[in-house]
Amino acid sequence: MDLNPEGVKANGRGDRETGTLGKLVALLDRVALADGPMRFTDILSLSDQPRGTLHRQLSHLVEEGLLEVDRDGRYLIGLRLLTLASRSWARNEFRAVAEPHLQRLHDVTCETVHLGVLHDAEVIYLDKVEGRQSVRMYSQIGNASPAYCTGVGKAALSALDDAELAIRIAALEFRPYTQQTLRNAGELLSDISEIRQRGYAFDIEEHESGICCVAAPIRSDDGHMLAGVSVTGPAYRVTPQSLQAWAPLVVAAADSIMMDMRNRMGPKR
Amino acid sequence: MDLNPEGVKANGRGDRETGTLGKLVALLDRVALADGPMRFTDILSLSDQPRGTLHRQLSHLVEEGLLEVDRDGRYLIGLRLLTLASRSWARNEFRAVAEPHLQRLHDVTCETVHLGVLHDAEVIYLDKVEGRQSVRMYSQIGNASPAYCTGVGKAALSALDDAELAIRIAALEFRPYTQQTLRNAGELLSDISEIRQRGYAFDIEEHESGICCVAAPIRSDDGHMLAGVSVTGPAYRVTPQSLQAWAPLVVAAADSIMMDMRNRMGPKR
DNA sequence: AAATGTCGTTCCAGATAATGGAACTTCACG
DNA sequence: CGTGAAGTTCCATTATCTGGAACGACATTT
Repeated sequence: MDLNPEGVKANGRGDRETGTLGKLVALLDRVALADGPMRFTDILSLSDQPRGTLHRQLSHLVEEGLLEVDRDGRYLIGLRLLTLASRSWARNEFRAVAEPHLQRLHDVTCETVHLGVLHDAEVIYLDKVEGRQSVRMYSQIGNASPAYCTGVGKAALSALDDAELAIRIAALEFRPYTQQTLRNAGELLSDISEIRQRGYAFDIEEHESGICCVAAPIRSDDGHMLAGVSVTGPAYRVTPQSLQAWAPLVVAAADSIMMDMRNRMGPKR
Repeated sequence: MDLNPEGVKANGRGDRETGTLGKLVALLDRVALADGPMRFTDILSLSDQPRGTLHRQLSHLVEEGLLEVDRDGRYLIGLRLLTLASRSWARNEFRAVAEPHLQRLHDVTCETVHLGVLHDAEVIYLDKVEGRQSVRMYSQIGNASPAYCTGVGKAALSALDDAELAIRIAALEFRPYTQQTLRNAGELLSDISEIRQRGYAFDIEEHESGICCVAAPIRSDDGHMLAGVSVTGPAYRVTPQSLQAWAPLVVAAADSIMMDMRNRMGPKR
């Protein structure tokens, strides 16, 4: 516990699980990540805590509404989180500023438009505009994906300076989601160098087979927040040519969002 | 700390703020509830904790990504919550089962359809289907409103037995959102008795001026979860007659959702 | 029906982390 | 430069969390 070289783990976030809160949030994460309600024993086998401790921790989370217990005594994520999150989303200034631009981009391209922000080495999708598909409508919002295999993520990474970039890449663990997924830091760096030259990024089935996109970076004026916009579509409908054609539009949208943010926040600092 | 008659507070939830987690969640709530980023001093004046303590608590929340600090050092709700909540939402079985029914109800009525679940004395909106309005699209999802002044809430309350109903109503604090808002337990009980007879509830501008709806209750087969569906529209377009006409459709949708849930979960218990 | 095993819950002395008063930085302003 | 307000760090004290073990509730087997 003196000099811990553990650093940052592979997901790009430092899951120190330190402190009471850290442990509880990690637990919350674990239950959230499961794809269904979990029985006490399931959670017990995943976490390396004694039964008594785990039980009390779960009870506390349930008491606060962060977890819920179904009629079979299984644990699942509680709705209280949805309430908290909806407020975080509704009051997010950046999202609000970007919204009309995303809408416009969608009107022109008729494909799905995403807005995502970079968090360590992950992209969190903040907003999405898509057509009348009715199903899975909200699915993407709030979703966190590795930055290295998404258009928005790579675009955002490209806006970092080399030092910062190196730090974040060092924390990565490259997992091959598809045939096209970048496989190591070298491939990522070379792609990022291209992205910097062009000003926009492509994702050709790197994260999900059959899905490709073109994305542009958004820098906040103080350089502290990085984000990206993308236009995404199915490979059978979206050709490299159309992606290429959309690129300037995406870049323009990203720039407009930057300008609007600057004007909104400008007077300060 | 022996016999505490504090019971349940006016919001219908028991905000005991007990234990480390309880205090932190209360803090989180406080920041979430504010309508903008909060400075350290603002939070300090609201919470009755010493500066040192508060500062450490905030730091922990920031470390876990539950809060964020903007460039001016002000605190706001973090995006990590969005990530956690999105999973809870995407994997919510009830929501998934209800979705097609909501869609169908929208197709017929061409007005906004809501799905909400009852939590203590609040309704949390789980899903929403609406037309091409593009703006404020997701705003309602996750939102928590008092049960006594929303259609979905009153419908859900009406499905409780008298004993349970009395308990929840006792915890209420009636706040007049509009001219039409029910003003006390008596008015609510009499409305609920009507709702029980008809099988559906109305909300005629009781929560928000110019907004009215018709709603029907959904009971889970084990009677443990209560929810409701509603069709909502602006008063200038939606007449009492149209609400009346939609009522059987809303009730039918609610019943279908109940049936689907029963079939899905049936084999057990 | 008794025996066995699994699963979940409760308890309490000991380890650990939270507490809060005070001292210490910044920083803005006159 | 002095003054005050806002924010941060420190550390002995104290409240809280920890985890082994014992207990209760079922289900399954013999």
